[in-house]
Amino acid sequence: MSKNLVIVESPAKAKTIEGYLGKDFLVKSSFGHVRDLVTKDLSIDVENGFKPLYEILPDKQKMIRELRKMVEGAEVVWLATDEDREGEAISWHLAEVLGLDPAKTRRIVFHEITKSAITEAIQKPRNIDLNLVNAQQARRVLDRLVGFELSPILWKKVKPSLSAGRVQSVAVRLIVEREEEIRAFTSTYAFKVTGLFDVENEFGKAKIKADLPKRFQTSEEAMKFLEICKNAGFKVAEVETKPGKRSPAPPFTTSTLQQEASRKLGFSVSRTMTVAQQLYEAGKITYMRTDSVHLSQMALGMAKEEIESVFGKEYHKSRQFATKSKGAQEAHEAIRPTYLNNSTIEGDAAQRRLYELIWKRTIASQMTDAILEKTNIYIDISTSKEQFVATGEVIKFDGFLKVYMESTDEDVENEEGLLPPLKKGEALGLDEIQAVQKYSQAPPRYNEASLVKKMEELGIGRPSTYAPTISTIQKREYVVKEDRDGNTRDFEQITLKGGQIKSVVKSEKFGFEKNKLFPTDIGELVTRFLVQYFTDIMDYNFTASVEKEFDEIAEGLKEWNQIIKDFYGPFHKKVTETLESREKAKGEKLLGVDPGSGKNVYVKIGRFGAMAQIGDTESEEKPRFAGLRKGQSIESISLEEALKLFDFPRTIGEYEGEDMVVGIGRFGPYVLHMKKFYSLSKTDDPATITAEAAIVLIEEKRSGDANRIITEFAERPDIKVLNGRFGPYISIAKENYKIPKDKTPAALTLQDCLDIAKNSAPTGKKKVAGRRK
DNA sequence: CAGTGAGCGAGCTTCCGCTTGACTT
Repeated sequence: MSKNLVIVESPAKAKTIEGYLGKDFLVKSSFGHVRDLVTKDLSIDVENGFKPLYEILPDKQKMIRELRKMVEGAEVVWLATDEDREGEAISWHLAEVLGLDPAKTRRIVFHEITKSAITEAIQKPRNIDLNLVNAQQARRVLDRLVGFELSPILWKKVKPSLSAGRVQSVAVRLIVEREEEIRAFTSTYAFKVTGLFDVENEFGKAKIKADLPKRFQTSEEAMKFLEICKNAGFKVAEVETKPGKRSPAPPFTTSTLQQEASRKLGFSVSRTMTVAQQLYEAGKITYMRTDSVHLSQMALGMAKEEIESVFGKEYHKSRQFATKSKGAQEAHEAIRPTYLNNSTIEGDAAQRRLYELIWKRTIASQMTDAILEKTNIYIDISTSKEQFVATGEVIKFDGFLKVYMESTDEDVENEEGLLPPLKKGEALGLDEIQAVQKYSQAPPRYNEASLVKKMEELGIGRPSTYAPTISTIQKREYVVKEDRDGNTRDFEQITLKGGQIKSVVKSEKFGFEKNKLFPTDIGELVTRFLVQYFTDIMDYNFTASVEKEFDEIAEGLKEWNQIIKDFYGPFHKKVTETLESREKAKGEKLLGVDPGSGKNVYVKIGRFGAMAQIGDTESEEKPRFAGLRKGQSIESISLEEALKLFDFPRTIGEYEGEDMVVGIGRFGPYVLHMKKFYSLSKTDDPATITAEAAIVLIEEKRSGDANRIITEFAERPDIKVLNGRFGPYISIAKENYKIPKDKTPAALTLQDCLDIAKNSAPTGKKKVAGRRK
């Protein structure tokens, strides 16, 4: 047994550190948090100082048992979890759960995984910082109180199984409010004028493009200006050159990596994290969940060496960046390659591309500025006071641009390049002038990565939760990620060329969206409800302001229980009031009157989502209901579309002597035949599908089911060997069992199946409490 | 998967943050 037991959070880290520490040290990992609030109920004693009721996480119990044994044999236990609020709490929970003797327990921290940093940390142990631990407990308790008191209100007042929380509800709010802005937006237009001029001087012939800063509001004004230009002369009024520079972006944090991987590689945030995790476990990059832009001394040294040898001394500039983001805890380094001399790695395409992105960004951050020269050329018009302006930019020294340029979310229209050499007073020939009708654009919708960027700005969520939060708000159906077709619109283009003015009307596409986040009806309804009754929690600054209080707890200036008490009093009162007095929120909207019955037609949210309703609920006669289809929404559905939903179920014909009925259910349109359901394909329209097409569907499903069955047993009809999506399996009653690799599925006898079932656990039924899925 | 919706009531759902595999029919 080793004399020293070191506990870190991540197993990959444990492996590396063990190599540095030698044989007297055994390094183990806690795999993150080991203990949390009991999953069921609030598990906080609000009457007694908000005492939390903790339990060891179910999937950590085995690991804790093993650690306990190792602790017995160890002389010193070193708690080396991360140096932030959560890391301090993990150490404290470990100390509690393992029953550590303070006399033989040391708390150490290090920011980088290098031999010197770790041996140095061992020289400077400290005790667990209980103030920091209490700040974490306050954070944890607050989140549980908010989540577990708000969610049940939604189950009662909106729809079962919904959720609300400090982070997710504000993330949804961002998307809902952006959508409202886009709806309220009315596009205006102006005519943008661009001139193309001919240059002919001692340096040769060239063209120069210049814009008119003034825009015209109407077609007539633009036309009038072109008329004025018809017989005008043009000459260079002034040539202005200004030096400029551009500096590299800091190395990656989780959030900026997600943004750039989305823009440059088209990765979703979860894809980025999965691939980054693979790189981390393979030892290729440093830790991928970080909010720090800090680079270790070792990294700075490696960057210098690499840049000087590949690009030359003049390209290197050592830089250390400062973290700007709200609430950053900086327990780790920035995300960087472990070895900066490897510009590429072995691996699959995604791993190679993400690695190269990280390498370029890191290297560029340690390179010199790009030196630019910006040129403005002002062009006089003999018949007008207006001036054309041509702008150009020349790179005098490329610096970091040799390696990497950060992308932006907005598309940049103007590419500024080199301008031909020109002198003041020089006359220019006119090639053409164009006035083009340009529309103003609505604010852009969020995609996953730009939502993460906004969340980080507001300080809501942490590097480890950005990706899970985005998946939660989609799973709850508050938000959908999808593509939407745009529209087309006409724009006018007026051209002056060869003394002639011509106007043409062209059409352009706009508003096309790809992989953007849209709010659903439920998302909008829940957001409006929460903003109305829980304004403070839904405030974009709520997290930032509670973080300030957590900091005060961490500094020992305030008691955590008192902070929570001050919050909980008014909050809980509001919860009770809302539960008692508020009406259900249904988001009901009157669409119009059904011409058939003369009754009102509504759309609203019910227990199973959005639905249409004919007739009033207060009336004697029971109203009729029909669920909205996928892609339809309360916001946009028309009366005609709503009425069509009531055309189902309808009988479309007979097959084998039984009716075929088309209906629309929870999982979309279907054909019902002999009590069996057959889903329509995406291309079939339930309103027009023919009996022939329905029969094809039925037959296809039947032959598919036949292939599914490998073996059936006459004596036990509840036992079958089946072909599934993941290969053959055994089905007994409702339980499924894996087939051992050394067995041939088709050759299994009934006895074999029973033996396999007896000796193995059924799949998929494993319910681990406290596990989010 | 399974084709519901008023209202009643049973029993269920739910938070954020730290870590990885196990698992999917």
